[in-house]
Amino acid sequence: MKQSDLFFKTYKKISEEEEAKNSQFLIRAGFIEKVGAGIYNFLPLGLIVIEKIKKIIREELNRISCQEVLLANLHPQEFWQKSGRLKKFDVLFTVRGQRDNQYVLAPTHEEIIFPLVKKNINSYKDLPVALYQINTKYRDELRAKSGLLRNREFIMKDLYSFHTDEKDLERFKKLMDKTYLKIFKRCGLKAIPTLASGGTFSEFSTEFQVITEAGEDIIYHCPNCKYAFNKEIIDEKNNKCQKCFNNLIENKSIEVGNTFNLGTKFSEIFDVFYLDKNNQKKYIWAGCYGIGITRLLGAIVEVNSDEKGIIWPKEVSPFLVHLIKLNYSDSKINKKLRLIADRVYLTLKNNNIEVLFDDRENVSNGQKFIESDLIGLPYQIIVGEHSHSENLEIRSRLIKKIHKLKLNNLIKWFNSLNN
RNA sequence: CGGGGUGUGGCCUAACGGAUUAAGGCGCUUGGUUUGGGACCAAGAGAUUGUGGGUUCGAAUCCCACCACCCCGACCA
Repeated sequence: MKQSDLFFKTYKKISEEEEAKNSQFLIRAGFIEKVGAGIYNFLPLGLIVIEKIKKIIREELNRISCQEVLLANLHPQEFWQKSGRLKKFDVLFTVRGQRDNQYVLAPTHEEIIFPLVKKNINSYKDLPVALYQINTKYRDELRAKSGLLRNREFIMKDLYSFHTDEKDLERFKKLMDKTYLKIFKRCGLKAIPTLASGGTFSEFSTEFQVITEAGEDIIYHCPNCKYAFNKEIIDEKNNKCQKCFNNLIENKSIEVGNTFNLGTKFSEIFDVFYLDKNNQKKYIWAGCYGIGITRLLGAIVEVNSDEKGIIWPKEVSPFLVHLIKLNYSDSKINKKLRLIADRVYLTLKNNNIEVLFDDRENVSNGQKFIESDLIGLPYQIIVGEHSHSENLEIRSRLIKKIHKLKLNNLIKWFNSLNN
């Protein structure tokens, strides 16, 4: 992608009201734009990151035989009346249609997927099954805050699994927990599985918490045996690990995902059952598993940045390389450098290395450097007076190093990074 | 939802009852000089000061209502 074609603008200054680091950097670097409290537009750069996160999630979920669907977001109100959550769920957005029909804007999808599963599953032979979607959620938070961490409209991956019995559900939940750790790791995050309250559905759930000062949650975790739990589930102050009796560490953290055992609660409400081998009617056991994708994006930026800007983890970076051609008044030098930069650009592109090419003329070199650091791609290749095709300068804030390379060796060098 | 605060060109700010035609910086347009860390000079374009009402000879400025946004708390399947 040539930067001269990219729809984006960086900002030196944005409102002091925008306090959260994640939205500050993402707005300043031209990834997102704020529409209202807890409502954001995703610009080309931001959307690329979102799509990369989705890709990772899809790869890992499809690998364990989960199937993707896309569920309705406009829910006829009777579905919510039936589940009893119309009154209980206090962040519901509701809309009225032209003929006075009432809808709920989806804050979650149990009310939709359980009726769907009822129609399609009749026998123990149909189970287990795991369906997921990546979709927008609406929650009328009284206080949206912290940039992308707590929004009124946000993108979420929600997965629902259906089983013949609790044992199979537990088996699957463990598999999901493992898969979640893989997903977060690929996103550049260290997530801690944390025992938490199960809300109204079950006694406990597993939350995946990323430690950062920007977080709203408080967790206690053991540095020795990795046992961790959310502050919400402890009654009395207890500083010792219940497993190995080490001192627990207290940290603020962001919940980027969770896994729940729903039991048969919704199956009973929506009468979702199957026939077992003995022709007996049994309620289906279900689990639900969420990852807040836009929140995850916020968490990635909170954790991966320095004073200059974002430092993207490789797999979710909008591009791997920022190719920067510097400008000079001497048109001869300028022309020569442009030729070199074009060659580097094509070489990278032809070898499937994702590159953003800052080809802009009439932009000062200082501005190019500062904007590049703000955007924060893992590698910068600088084509300037001191660097030419036999002496390319490669920088990385990710590994804090400067390399000098010949164009001929460039692809080999990048390929060696993956090993 | 309780408490506190803020709304001024696209963005960030100043002016806080009368100094002029609402000022400056960023960004934008045109021309010129620059270019290894958000360059400089010159000339431009761009605002019914969140909305509605009120007080006053006079309101961006004071008062009321509404709306929006921010912070603290509560809430958070």
